[in-house]
Amino acid sequence: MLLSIDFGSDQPIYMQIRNGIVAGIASGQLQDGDPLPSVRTLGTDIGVNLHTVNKAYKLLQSEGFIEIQRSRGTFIHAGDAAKNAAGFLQESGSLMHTIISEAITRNVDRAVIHHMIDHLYDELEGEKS
Amino acid sequence: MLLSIDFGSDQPIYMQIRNGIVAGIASGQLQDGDPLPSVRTLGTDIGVNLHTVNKAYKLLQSEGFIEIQRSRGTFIHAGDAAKNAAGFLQESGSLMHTIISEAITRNVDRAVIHHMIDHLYDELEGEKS
DNA sequence: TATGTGTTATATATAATATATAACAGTTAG
DNA sequence: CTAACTGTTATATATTATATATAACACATA
Repeated sequence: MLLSIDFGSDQPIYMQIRNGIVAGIASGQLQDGDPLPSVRTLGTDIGVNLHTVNKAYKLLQSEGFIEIQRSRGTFIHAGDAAKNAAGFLQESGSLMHTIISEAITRNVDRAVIHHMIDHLYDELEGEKS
Repeated sequence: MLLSIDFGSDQPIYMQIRNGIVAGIASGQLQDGDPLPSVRTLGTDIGVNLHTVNKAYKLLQSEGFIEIQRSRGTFIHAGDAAKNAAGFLQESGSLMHTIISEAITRNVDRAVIHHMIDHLYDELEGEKS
């Protein structure tokens, strides 16, 4: 299963859905043109209301990852995602600042973080055919 | 000023306070034994309720960054922070997974992320005397 | 025509966040 | 000893975010 929801997580369900689909695109499991389950189908599958799925889809659409076609369905359309790289770098830079601050206070060497980054890139990109 | 609050941020105020103090510790601006403002003083300074400051202090205490002495005050005590490095790496690894997923979909090369990491380490550690 | 899309509307419930006010108990400086 | 300052506790209120529930709508398609 592509998506697994942790109902006890501090992270909202619609965000877990969003992140799972982005990870699917990054790893190549989801490619341009691929259809996503309908909001009702996915909602039933993972035990969540259709509006929660819809919220995730709307977010993904606004971020340039998918295309929603009313009455037809929802499809991966990540070709334009790269155009928003600037905005992503700004947001992730702010997140990273918080993470690195804490890393320093916990005596975590930068090499550990670099290794983590490489491992994640390899793990995700490695799944591409 | 060490702390500046963005009231329009999606990030909770008590988290902004927490992150600001962790960044202060990382950069060396706050060192072991240094007193923090009282919950009332800091609250008044940044235009926030004392309970919001107290929530941030309680969180920082639970994370091993500060020591709260009832009736006496609150002080930096980050010596034990390194003991929680394992928990930090697990949490940050999950966050990083989300970030790197999006980076790949936006065609952001890993070198850009590595550079960002180094820049943050240099910026924060560079302020230490 | 029937089914399946996303969409909109309305209502409800819960939890997180933040403020407000007051009082308490212990410390400390005068 | 007193006054001022700590963090703490209690209570109440307000707002927002999250999530669900139910129903209906408009459009596409087999």
